Amino acid sequence: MANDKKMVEDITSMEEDFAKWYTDICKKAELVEYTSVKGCMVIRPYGYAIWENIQRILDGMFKATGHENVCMPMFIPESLLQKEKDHVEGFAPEVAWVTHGGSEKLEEKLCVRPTSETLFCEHYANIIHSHRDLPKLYNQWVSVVRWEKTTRPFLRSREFLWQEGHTIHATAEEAIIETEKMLGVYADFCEQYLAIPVIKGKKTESDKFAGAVSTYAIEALMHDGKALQAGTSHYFGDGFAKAFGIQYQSKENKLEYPHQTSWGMTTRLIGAIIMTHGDDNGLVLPPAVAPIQAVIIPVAQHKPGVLEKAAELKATLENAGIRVKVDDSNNSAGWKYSEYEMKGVPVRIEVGPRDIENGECVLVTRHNREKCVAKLDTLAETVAAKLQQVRDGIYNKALENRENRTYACTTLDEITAALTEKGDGFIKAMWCGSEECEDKVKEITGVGSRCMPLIQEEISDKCVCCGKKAEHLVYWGKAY
RNA sequence: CGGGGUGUGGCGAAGUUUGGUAUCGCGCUUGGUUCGGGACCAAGAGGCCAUGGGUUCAAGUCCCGUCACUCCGACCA
Repeated sequence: MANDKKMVEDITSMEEDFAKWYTDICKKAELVEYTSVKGCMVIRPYGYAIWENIQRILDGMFKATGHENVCMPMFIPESLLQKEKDHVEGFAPEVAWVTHGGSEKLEEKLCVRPTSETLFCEHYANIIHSHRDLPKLYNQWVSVVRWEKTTRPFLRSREFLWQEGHTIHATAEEAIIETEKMLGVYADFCEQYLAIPVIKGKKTESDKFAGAVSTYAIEALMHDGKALQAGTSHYFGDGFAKAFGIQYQSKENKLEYPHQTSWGMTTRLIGAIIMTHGDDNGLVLPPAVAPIQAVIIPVAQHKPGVLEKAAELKATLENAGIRVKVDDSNNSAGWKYSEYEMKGVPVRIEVGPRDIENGECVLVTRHNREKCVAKLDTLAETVAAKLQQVRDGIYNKALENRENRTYACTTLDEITAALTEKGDGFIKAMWCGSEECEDKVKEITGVGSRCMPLIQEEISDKCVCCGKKAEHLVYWGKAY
């Protein structure tokens, strides 16, 4: 059997139309369904289970770094949103407003949170008085609303699920350390659990979060060569504290402004998983977040002993902590193979009368379609090892794609040539630091600045655009 | 928000040019036979053709509006 044969005919191939391929997967793998409100989608059980796994792991990482969960309200009064000037300017164009309660017009209209900095600030102003009240390391898992003009499942919806961490510290140093620490947590999460390689970097001035002193991000490269911001971490300095009147008394008995951070990751990660690991047969899920890690397909299940053996194997694997499902539906074995490939289940176990007789089964890993025969009495160990191999395999494949699509350039012509000849990807190029050059690069080559990587290299001493002295290495790319 | 495309049972389409009883494939239901890469037979269920107006004896089809989805730009997690 040819390994590259496409078996699920109703998914558009990536090569043919990447955008269509993406939406096909979202629908066919039963991740989402549209609703009658533009940009608002139903996250179906299989998609939501992925999110629950992301939540569980990330939440554990937050707790391990000393954070507590809280829950702020969904509504922000207009006057509160307006307290920090840059912040309101950044978000005003995309907020949804509540103007009525029942049939009565509200005294002051309320915005549905696009992000909750203002609510946290109002709260901090109430509860922080002394240096002993600091730091506060808070996080919340909620949904937010941004009235986007064009929408796509997971990548850009009008309401989306996320976590937003909000911390407040006595000193700038502490807040900066927090900002960097959480960026590191995000990067580890993406690489270890989602098997998505990311670039850690700092955003340019023009690309900063509204109201931040500095914004950091992790950037991932999708299969089609477009960049996706997978998480952000912001350092606010004391700007919000000043705008909201948050002050504490220091040990020296002086009134001081505290320093803040915020950081977030969203259901967009599911989009990142799809576009990093998926292929023409459907989704490929990283084992850590796969709702089903191994699916058992009983072959000739009407024959005596087959279903019993499948149930027994399921119990064994579950005891070993593996998420497993037996599909004993009346569909043919071939149908089931395709179905779970489309749904991205990392490991498939085929077990039929012949195997049982031999004390074996057939194991197939989704990402490379490799088949092998495994002994039933050591199945749990074998599957656990396979799951690790899948994680490593898809990580390396994604890393290879990124490396093949990362082009170091020293002139604008080189950028254009690289993009035309080799296709979309990351451009590594030096930059003088002026917004003018940043805009010009985008205008002429079509790629925008993604981030200034924390690990800087000097591939030239001149700005790729104006030729003056270069200040930073920048990753550029087309973005989702 | 600018430019294009598409809306017909759950999904994918034909029918629209030239107005005249709503079609096909897949899926779904029931029963039976199958089962190692999307099985087969039989019998069924399901649609005021996105939506609001208009023209007409008659509108899925013609005219005007609206909405949604989608792609390409600008903006964004």
